[in-house]
Amino acid sequence: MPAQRSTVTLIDIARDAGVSKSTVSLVLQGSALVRPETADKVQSSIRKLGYVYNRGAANLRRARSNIVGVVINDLTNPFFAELAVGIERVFRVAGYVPFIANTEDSALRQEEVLQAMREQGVAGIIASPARGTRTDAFDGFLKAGVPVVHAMRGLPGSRATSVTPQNERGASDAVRHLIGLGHRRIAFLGGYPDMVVQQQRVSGYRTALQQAGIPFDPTLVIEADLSRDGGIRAFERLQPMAAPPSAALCFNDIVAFGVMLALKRLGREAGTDFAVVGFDDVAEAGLYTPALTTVKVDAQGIGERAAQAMLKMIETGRIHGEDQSGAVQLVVRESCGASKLAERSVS
Amino acid sequence: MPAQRSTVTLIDIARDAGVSKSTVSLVLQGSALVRPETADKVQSSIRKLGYVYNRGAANLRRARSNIVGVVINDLTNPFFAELAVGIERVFRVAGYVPFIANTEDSALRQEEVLQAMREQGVAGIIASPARGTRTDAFDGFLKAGVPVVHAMRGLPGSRATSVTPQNERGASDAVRHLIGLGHRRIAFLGGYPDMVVQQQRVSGYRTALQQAGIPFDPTLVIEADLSRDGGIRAFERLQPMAAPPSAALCFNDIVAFGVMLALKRLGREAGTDFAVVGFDDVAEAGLYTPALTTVKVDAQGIGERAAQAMLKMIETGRIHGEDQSGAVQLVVRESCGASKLAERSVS
DNA sequence: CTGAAAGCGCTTACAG
DNA sequence: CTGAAAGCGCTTACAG
Repeated sequence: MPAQRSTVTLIDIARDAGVSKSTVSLVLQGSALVRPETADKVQSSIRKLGYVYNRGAANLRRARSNIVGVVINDLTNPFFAELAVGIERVFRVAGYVPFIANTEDSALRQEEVLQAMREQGVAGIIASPARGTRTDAFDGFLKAGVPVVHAMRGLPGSRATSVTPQNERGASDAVRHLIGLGHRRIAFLGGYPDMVVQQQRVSGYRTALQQAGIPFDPTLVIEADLSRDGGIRAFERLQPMAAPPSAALCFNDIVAFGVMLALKRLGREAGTDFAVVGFDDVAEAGLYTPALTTVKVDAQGIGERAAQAMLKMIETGRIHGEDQSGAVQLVVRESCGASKLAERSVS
Repeated sequence: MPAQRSTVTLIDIARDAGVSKSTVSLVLQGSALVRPETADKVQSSIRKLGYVYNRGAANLRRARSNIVGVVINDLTNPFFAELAVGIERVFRVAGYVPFIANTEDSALRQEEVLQAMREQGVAGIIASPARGTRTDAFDGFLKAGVPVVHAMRGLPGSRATSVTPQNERGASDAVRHLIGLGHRRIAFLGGYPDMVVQQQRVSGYRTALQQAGIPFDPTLVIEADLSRDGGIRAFERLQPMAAPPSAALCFNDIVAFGVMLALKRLGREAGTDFAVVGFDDVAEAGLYTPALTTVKVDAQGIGERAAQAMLKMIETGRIHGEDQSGAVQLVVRESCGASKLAERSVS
C-alpha cells in the first residue's frame, strides 16, 4: 500500500528500538500503557528510519476505516465547493480523510463513484445526490452499517439522514417581501420539477402567494437550467406573455445573474424595471451592480453540520441521525427594488 | 476496512461457488486463466451474497495502491475546481480513486494533508502547491518512489514534474495587444512576488514592454490579493498617481472583475475609459458587461494532462516525467477597448 | 508495562 | 485451469 520500495515497517522500528511490535503499535496509538522512556526510544527510531504509518493495514486489521466519502454533484459550482470545504474541514480535524468525488450531476457517474467508495471501505458517506438519483441508491451502505448523510439536497423516501437548508421558508420569505413591495404577478424561474429543491422552493413560493390571497398561476413557473444561460432563457419566456410578471424569485443566484444580464441587454435594470431575487447568496451577489437581493444559505455551515452529524453516527455506531435544516435569511439589497421604493416614499 | 458487521469475504464466495480462494481472486481480476463456466459460477455467488471487493486488503498484499492524492490550493475558486475535475475524470476512468483535498493556500495545512496521504499510501500526488510551499515539501514522496506532478502552479527547484500554462507567453501576448491599441502606461495588477505564477506573468509583461521599447516602471506593478476586493484596491492605488496608466493586465479574471467594478463605481467603464485584460477566461468572463478580454487557460485540459502524465509514471514505475506547458490564447472581447477602437477607425 | 501469536481479506508464486 | 500455503503491515486479546 505504501511506497513500492523497501518500506520501513513497524517491525523495523521494534528491532531498532529493541522492543516488541506490540509496544511500537501502542506508542503509535498514543497509549498510556507504555513507559515514557520506552515511548521516546520508539519515537526516535521512527524519526531515524523515516517510518510512515500504514493506515490501510491498520484499517484492515481493525475492520474499520478512517476514510469518509464525500459525493458532490457539481464541484465547479462555488456554492457546492463551499459545502465540500465545510465537510472536509470538520473531518480532517477529527482525523478522518475525506474522499471528495464529483458526479457532474449524473446518477450513473454517482453509481460508479459509490461503488468505488464501497470497495475502499469508507466509514460513512456524505452526498448531495445527483439529479435523478433513485430512492434506494444509498441503501447498500445502510445495509452494511455505513451511515449516510444527504447534505444540501434531500432524497425523499431515503432512509438516510439529511442536512438541508430551509428551502420552503426561504422562498416564502422572499415572495412575501416582493408582495410587500407591491408585486402581484411574481414568477419562479429555473430548475425542473424533478429536483427536490425546486419542489421545496416552489412550494414556499405558493404558500406566500396563497397567504396573500394571490392565485397561483402555473404558467409563471418557468423551467430552466441552473446556469446564467438558463436565467437568460427563462426571462425571455416571460416577454411574450399577455400579463407579464413584474418580479421573479429565481431558483438560485446564478439563474438570477442570467436574468439581470437579460434585463441589461434590453436596456432595463433589475430593481427599477423588474424585481429580481436570488437564492444562495454566493460571493458575487453583493458585488453585482445592482447588488442582488437573495436568500442566504450558509453552505460551509451546512457542510460542517453534516460532517458533525456523520462523526456522531460513526462514533456511536448508529446509521441514523436526526434530520436537520439550516437557517436561511433574506438579504435585501438593490435588485428587488426595495431601496428605490424607500427613496420614493421619502421624497 | 469495509462494513463493521458480518462482511462477506472472498472465502465465503469460494465456499458458495465450490472453488478455492485463488480461483475467486483470479475471477475478480478478470483473469483468462479461469474457465468461463467457473467464472460464471463465481460471479453468481458474488451477486447472491452481495460481496464487496476489499480494495484495501488487495492494496496491502500487492504493495501498491489505487489511490492518488489531489491537493488543490483553493477548491472554492471555480478555476481550480475545473482543474480538479479534469484530474478526477482521467483517474476515474483509469480505475484510480482520487483523494481530493483543499489546502486553502496554507503551506501548513498542505503539510498535514500530505502526511495523511502518505499514510494512506497513495500511488501518486498531483498538487497545485500552496503559497509559501518549500522546495523540498514533496521530496518525501519522491524518495519513497511515489511520483509527484505539480499542476497549474510550478514549484521552482522542485525535482517533481510540472504541467503549467504558458504564463509568460500569455502575459506578453496580452501586453503586446494593449500596446497595439496605443497604450504606453500599462499596469500589472494583483498577486505577490513570492507567487511563481506572478513572477512568470510579470516577466512576460516586462518582455512585451521591452520589445516595444517602453521602459519598465516598477511602480506600475501593484500587489494585491487574488480576489474582487484585491482588484478594487489595486485599482484605487492607481488613482493618485502623477502619470496614471491607461490600461492594466490583471493577474487573473477575478482581479479584473474587481477592477471593472471599481471603474463602474467611478462612473467609468472598462474598454472606454480604461483598458482591462484578465487571465484564465472563467465562465463569467464572456458574460460580463463589458465582456472581459482575457488570456484563456484550459484548466480542465491541464488537469487531464497532469493526470495522464501521472498515470504514465505510475505504470512505468518512474518518478520523473517531462515538464509540459499548456497553450494559452488571448481572447479579445470588449474590456480592452479593441472593439471601440475598431468602430472609431471605421467611422 | 511488554512479548508471542493469531488474524484482518486479499494476492502470489508454486505445485499439480 | 485449480488448490494449499505464505505473507502484506498492522492490532488485539492473552499471558507474563
